Amino acid sequence: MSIKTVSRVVNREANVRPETRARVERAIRELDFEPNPAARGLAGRRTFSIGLLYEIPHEFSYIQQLLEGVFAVCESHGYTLLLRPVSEEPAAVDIVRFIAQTRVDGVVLTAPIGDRREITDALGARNTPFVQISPGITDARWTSVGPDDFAGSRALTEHLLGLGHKRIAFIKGDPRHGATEQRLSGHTQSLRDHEIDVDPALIVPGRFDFESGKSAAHRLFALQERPTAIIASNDDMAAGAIVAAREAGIALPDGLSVTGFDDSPTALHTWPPLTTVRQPTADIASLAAVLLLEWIRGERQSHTRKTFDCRLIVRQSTAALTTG
Amino acid sequence: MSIKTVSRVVNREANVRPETRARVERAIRELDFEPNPAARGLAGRRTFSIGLLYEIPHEFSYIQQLLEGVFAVCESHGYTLLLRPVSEEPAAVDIVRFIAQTRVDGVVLTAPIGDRREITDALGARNTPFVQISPGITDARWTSVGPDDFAGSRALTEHLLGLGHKRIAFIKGDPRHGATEQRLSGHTQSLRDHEIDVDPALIVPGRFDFESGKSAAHRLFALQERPTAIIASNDDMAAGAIVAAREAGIALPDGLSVTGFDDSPTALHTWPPLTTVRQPTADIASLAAVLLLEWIRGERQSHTRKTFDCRLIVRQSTAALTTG
DNA sequence: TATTAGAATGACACCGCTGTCAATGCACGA
DNA sequence: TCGTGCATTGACAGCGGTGTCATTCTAATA
Repeated sequence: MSIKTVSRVVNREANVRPETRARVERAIRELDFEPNPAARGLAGRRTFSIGLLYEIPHEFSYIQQLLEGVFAVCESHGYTLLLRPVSEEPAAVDIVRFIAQTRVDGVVLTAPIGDRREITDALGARNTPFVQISPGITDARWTSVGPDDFAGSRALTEHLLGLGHKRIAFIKGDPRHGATEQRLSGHTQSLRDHEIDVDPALIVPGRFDFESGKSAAHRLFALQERPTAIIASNDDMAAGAIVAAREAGIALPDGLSVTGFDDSPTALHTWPPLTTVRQPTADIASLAAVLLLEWIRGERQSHTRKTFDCRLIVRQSTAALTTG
Repeated sequence: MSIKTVSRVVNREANVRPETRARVERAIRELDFEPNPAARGLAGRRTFSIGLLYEIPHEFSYIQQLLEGVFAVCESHGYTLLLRPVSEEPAAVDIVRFIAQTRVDGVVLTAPIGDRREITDALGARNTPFVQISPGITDARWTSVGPDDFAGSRALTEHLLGLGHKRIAFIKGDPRHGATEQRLSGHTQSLRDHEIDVDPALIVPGRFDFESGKSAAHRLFALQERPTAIIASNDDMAAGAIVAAREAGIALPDGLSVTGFDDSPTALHTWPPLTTVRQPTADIASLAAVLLLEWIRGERQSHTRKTFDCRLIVRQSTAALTTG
């Protein structure tokens, strides 16, 4: 029995007699044999590892879910996952260096890293397989996976309109994220569909974090004519808005409806719990990993953009407009 | 110039003439040379990588902070970090298999994994370097790093006692975590120091998650004689207790003081924001990584237990007992 | 100046696997 | 029975570094 045959069995190659394969597999089990990844990486030209890049700071629960999704796929395919927290706005060379150092076979770029043209171009030039998670613009040259932010956002606005709200404020997310633009346009589109003017004063910037949500809400409360509902582009900002409302002495949900986005754990930790939109983050991440592995193995030739539906989750932070 | 000399420079070995070293370093820079970790791992017998194991589910902001600390050290020492989420209560063989598969040079065991005797024994038997983060019992055979949970908990109790509270409830954490026991005994010790009887009815179980905090609080509210303050063993449970209080129509902080533990982001997201205890998680993780690397490199012969001080953070979730 | 210890460098085998290609085995048709 | 062609297996050369030990250089000592 040559070592090469063992190699064939381990790599599930064709042309091994079933009986031989079984014999090898038994031996592997009996001897607790684990192929040495370093040797495999050195001899072959792949490392059976992929990287997951994310910016720090970031809403952890979101990364956590991405991680779960990607990790599950890696595990079932025998790949190793290298997590890589990068500073905000990493330079393309930092990403490239990471890949050069670790020799990962490919990378998953989370938002907003995957939105950076220099980065995708640099990876494209190196011919490094990658997939983008939730990028803003879809580039046919690359593969990306994300939620349908536009539709999700529409669902929120429709929900509030259905409750009788007309003055609906919108707290935008980090402008570097593609989702930010998508979520905003879903909202404005719904307003227009209902022939409600889009009041620019009701659209305020945020950065996806609690603090920015809080201060944005305070800014909205200071308006001459206060909104009766606030859509925050994510749950953390919604939590901030709720705290701001409390500080301003505004009762929820009667005096003000607030919604989040993402259905993170935060959505259940606020009082009242948040009406929000759930995106299937782990599924998105799993698909991203699957597509990446397919690309790495050459099982896929064309790039695609996959979009997942979101689901409106109605909780107690939104209520019918009380006319009075 | 032989390749061996380059190897010496890369590995910072002694006995290389400064001038030669400089010449090699310049060439490395000019050629963007990155040593192939697979080759290094194959030839030498180390992989320059360590693993960080954590149970899932877990408060991710905590893991995130650990990650930051460990990652920073890895980066500056040229090590690669492999994150490994494991299912709850992983078997020792799972851990061993992870190490066998990845060939990491050592692992950081977060609580409660490092508390499991079979696991530490298995690693000890394999001679795999590891450090425990926040283990319950200190075993002189191993290295561990953690906060001073006992003192931190005392600080909380003293704070509440200082505010005039006498009936202080305590929501315990996950019994599998060593910290759980430490935090409880800090509390009871303080009570005893002030000659206050420890009422067993006021000590209720929890599991460190929001839901368990919420239901534990409800259980406390159902008591004949309600507590005037609740110490939750972590912030998530405190957030749960706050929501429970709201559901029960209890005003905070006048009707009830609540404290958390950890000073996680959650502590600022509740209303009112949480009085809590901050543990220097990233510092703990950094030290753990440093000790692990020292152990791996053979620069350290003896094991130690390092403890970090915690800091009481007083916010608005606690207030003086209103007699009336 | 000759000697010599120690510093600096290089030669070479080998880490454990994969890619390539040659060798062998086997079933089937002539 | 003998080819023939494909299925199966093995031999062998690296992959890119490190460990070991031999060799060369350098400078201090006798």
